[in-house]
Amino acid sequence: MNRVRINELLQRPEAGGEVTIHGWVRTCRHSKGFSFLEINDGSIIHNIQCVVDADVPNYDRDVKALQTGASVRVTGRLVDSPGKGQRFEIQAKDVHVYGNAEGYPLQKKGHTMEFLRSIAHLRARSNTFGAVLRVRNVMARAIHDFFQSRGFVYLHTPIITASDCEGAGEMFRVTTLDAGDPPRAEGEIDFAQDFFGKPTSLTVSGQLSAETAALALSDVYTFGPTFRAENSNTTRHLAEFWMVEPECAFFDLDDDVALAEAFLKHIFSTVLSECPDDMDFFNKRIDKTAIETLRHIVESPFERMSYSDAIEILSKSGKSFEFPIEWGLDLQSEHERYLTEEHVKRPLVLTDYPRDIKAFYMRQNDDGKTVAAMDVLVPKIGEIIGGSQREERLDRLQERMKEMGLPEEDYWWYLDTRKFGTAPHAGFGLGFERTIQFCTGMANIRDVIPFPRTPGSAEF
RNA sequence: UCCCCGAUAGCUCAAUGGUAGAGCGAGCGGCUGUUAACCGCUAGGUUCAAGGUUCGAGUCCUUGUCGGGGAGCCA
Repeated sequence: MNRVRINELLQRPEAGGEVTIHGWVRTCRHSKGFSFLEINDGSIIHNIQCVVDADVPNYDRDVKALQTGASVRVTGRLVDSPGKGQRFEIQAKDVHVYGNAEGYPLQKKGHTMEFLRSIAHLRARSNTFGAVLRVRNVMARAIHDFFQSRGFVYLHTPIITASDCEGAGEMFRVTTLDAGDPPRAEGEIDFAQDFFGKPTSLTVSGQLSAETAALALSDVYTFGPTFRAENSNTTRHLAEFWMVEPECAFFDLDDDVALAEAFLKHIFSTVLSECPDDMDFFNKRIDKTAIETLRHIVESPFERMSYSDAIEILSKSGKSFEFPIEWGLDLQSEHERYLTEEHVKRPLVLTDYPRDIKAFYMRQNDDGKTVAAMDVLVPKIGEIIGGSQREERLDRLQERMKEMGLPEEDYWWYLDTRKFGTAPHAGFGLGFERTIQFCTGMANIRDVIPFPRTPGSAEF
């Protein structure tokens, strides 16, 4: 089809020439003798205004009947607009209606995010969600660009896992057994008869697989869907979300922190430079500090602090917190928020947490109390990155697993990587949707993914 | 899972325990440059569900469902 995108039209240096656009009517205003149609094709947040005079052949039958949401093809001359509010407009000479939209639920007036969520199949046609999807796309590309330009290998880790050992998080069971009448052996469900011959679940992390690849290819990253069956009902949790997990061999915690900082800054500066119109929209309508915040972060170094120092700052803060502050206890949301929003007012990297509140695979520090862990905290969202240097010493890893009651036989392949040419290595995980939230200022994580999956909700 | 708040027209909301309304949207008409256009008219309701109190319930009570905010859970 003869088709030009609206973003290309709007970026032309000057008017002139005949053009054909395709898109959806965002709003139309009819006067006696002519109509204004504003058409959007999703290529850019802005609409193009089309002026349709009544001498267009199907004017009375089609054009006057157009409703918001209708799909059209418009051909006409691209001219300078005499009106205010737009540079160019199309003086239409042919309008074809693909489909009208009687009863279309979206209006040109603003809608609540809750309502848009209830029509998630149509909300990409709203300004806000269109902008979210375009920014999401640019961020995904920025992530690949960042790693690819540094020689990282994009690794596809399995979605289905038989490792019951990926973590303490609740997992979604994957099975082909008859849920109503599963085969049993001695009273227990007989997973030997299941598709994989053993219990399987959706992955909660690709990290353990990524470690095996990093210990071969040196630098790898994963970027894929991740699943958590936690009954979490918050603005920051999804049951199905996307996670980025780089893993690097011959890397220590300092390298890991530096990588995380460079990585976030690359994503943010890419969004600023490649999504100016969408970011303007977010800045005007969603979060008046969105652009300023991103600029500030790109330009200033991240604050870095040990867990122990954070505890000291919190206990001397004079703030009254609901949860106690004591060395050895995990930080609560209120503590993280105070540190990043009030104390340093920018992203904060916390390192060297007590080993008893962290995972078995994190490298034990020489003090015998802490591990080489790091969390990147950002204002409003909280934890956006969690990572660590991994324990590469076989004996220390086995010792820690024993203390935590993890059976070695379940991890035989993971332990093999420490037996055969082990190497210091580190990595982290980035919550993709939380990062989109941070860039756009969108308050609810359900509004930065096309079709959110949350407890009790898997619509669309 | 816990605490708090909410559910009324397609959407956003109003209505002292006493006749359910407005704006937008929709339909019809008007208007020769509009910009969330403007002007006039019309249609549009099981007030989330079930039960209860009351002469009378959108309003008060109970339970449930759904949604929102906060917290927890969460590699």
